[in-house]
Amino acid sequence: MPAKRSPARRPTMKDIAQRAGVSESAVSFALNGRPGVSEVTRDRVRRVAEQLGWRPSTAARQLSGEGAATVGLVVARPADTLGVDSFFLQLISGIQEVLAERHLGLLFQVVEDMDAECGVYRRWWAEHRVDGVMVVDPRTEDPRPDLLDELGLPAVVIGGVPDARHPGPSTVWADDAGAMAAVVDRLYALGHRRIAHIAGLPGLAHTECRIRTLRAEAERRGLSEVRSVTTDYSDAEGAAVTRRVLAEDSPPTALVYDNDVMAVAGLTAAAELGFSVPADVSVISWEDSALCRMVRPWLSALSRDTTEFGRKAAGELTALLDGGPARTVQVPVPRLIERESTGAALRSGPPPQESESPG
Amino acid sequence: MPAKRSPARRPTMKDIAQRAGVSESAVSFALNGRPGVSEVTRDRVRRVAEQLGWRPSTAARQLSGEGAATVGLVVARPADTLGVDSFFLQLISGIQEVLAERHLGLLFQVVEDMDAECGVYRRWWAEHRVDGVMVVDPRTEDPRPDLLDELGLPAVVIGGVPDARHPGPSTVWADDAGAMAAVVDRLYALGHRRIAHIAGLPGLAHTECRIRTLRAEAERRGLSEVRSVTTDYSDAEGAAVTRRVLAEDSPPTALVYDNDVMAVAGLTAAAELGFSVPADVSVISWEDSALCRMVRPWLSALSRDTTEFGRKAAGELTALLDGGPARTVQVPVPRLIERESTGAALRSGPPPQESESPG
DNA sequence: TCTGATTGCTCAAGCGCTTTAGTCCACTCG
DNA sequence: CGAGTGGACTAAAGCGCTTGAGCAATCAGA
Repeated sequence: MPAKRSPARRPTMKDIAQRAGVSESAVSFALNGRPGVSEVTRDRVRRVAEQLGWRPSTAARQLSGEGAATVGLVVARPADTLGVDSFFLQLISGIQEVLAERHLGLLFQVVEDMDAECGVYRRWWAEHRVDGVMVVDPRTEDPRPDLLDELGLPAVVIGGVPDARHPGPSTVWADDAGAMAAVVDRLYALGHRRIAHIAGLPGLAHTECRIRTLRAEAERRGLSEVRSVTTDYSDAEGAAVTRRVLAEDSPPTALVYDNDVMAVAGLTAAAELGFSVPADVSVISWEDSALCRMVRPWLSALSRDTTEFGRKAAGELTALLDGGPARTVQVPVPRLIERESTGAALRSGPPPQESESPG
Repeated sequence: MPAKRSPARRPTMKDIAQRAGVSESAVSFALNGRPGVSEVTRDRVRRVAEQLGWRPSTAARQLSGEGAATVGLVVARPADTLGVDSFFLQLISGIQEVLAERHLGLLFQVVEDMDAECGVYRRWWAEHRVDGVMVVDPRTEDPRPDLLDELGLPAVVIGGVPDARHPGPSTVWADDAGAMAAVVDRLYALGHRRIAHIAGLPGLAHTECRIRTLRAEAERRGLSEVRSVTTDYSDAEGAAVTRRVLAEDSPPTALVYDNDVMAVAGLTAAAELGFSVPADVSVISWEDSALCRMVRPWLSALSRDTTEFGRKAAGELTALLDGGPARTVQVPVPRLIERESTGAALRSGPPPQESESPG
């Protein structure tokens, strides 16, 4: 077989040194903006480098003490739960904006569970693959901050609740408690007294936080018929739970869903049971996405700038990599966008009996 | 400030060599399954390595000629278009399954356009960051295969149409032409004579392929009122185009959408215009996802195993990295799952005039 | 008994970069 | 006029790994 391929050898510093007529070290100094070379040499070296299309080999750099110029992100959710969620890709594209500026790569991995996730961190650390990681889906009892601290891997936790016990990693968080309080406030003002919260995965910090806040707010107002039900975030469970709570004797008049997918599924389920939205039951989605404007009635939703969330998180991580201190920064509280799916609690009685579900 | 951190030095081969009482090379041979060490030594070395929790430094490996143990994936779509699409995360999780087995990392980047994408490839190549890449959203006039060939970067194109002119990269493709033919077949059998295809981004290979096939199939049957309209895949354009074509004098009786998001948006738009689905107009989504079962009527959809798609693609890439030849493999033709949104073309006349839109 | 393989291992170079410790050559100053 | 000084640059070591060359011991065969 004829050698068709001409694999275009990559230029190294040695090539530059030769062409510029200086030593490799001089090239290194020149290119890294260090003193020790005259301005004219520096310029010449720079020009040669550019002309050759030289870029430092990350491997070589890394081997001589620099970082890997890469940060990691691992998502521990089963594949099917992942797909429908608009959150991650938004988050990632925000992260990328910041990383790209600094030519940092993003090593991405999806795994099945948190054990596997911890394994990935260990491997990445041992293999020198990443300089730091972004941790998503923080949990109430979370082994990851300790692990990362032990490994000395800089990390920023995305979406957690600030935790004084773990001063290690930086945290970028949204005020879920504040948002939940605002939601309850608004629903209460609309006359709702029976509220069901179709929550996400139990054990996740923000799930628990929302549940706690809901309970507290309910108690504060003396509401007894308010509760949370955890799910796996899937449309299937969202619909199932919706059917269950609406079938009760005195069904809730307001449903708060922890993501857009469940809200839409719940909306459909409610319609099939003959509940009209928002007349019989109000629906709120804790995640605003195109989805919320693709169904009728349009879903009222808690809106936050997920891309900005990603940017902030990546910003914190790069700050950490630059040797900055771990910090806790907050993104704006999600705002409740009221569309068509929320309204005053009209009936407080039993559910309507007539059915108008389609063929 | 007290030195609280104990950054847990990573063990190197030297450490292993010392403890095992052999030379570094012996360790290398032992750990890489090469001949040159006795079985007892090999075992001893292995045990020490494991005990120390040693993992090879990818940087060092790479520097001495091995690959980077990483493959790249860059997605060139604006962030907002990305978020709603269920396709990518599904694809990625399939890819990951295969890569994880072989301890290959996935370097992921999202960029704005294809120029930027090409820039990323060049940089990755120059920085030795990746051993190969997966290319998505192939286009009819696509500079990427040539670029990657020039760089000598192994690549597999995902979702393209096999192209004899570019024997370079491997290709993993679904038979869009066959699927489109099947869809037209079915719609024709149901009595549909006026079909609108709300396509995706113009210039994408599969978009053009679907458009071409639709036209050919229409001509074959002497149908004149069949066309395709390209969009940006967004729910907004999906809805807008739907409203436009349904407002025409003799509106289509069947709508085929190139993704799930537009199909749902179109479904809602049609309902608002007073069209009932499937009585007045049938709707098909070219992408099956939870979305299709979250709306009523349930959307008929072309279903394919996207995760498997990813697995296949990653499989081809690893084969390529192992020195195998570039190949063209096909995934099963997407199957049309008929749910509630398709039915016989009942009326062929003008659109209904009564309106029943809510709100 | 000596040659020639074979086995099991060590040595040392090299991958591309950074970095420390020089070297060399004006200059300046006492 | 010699010592000291600082600027511009080079030499060389080292990061952790792979690998070809080398070397000692063992063993088969003549």
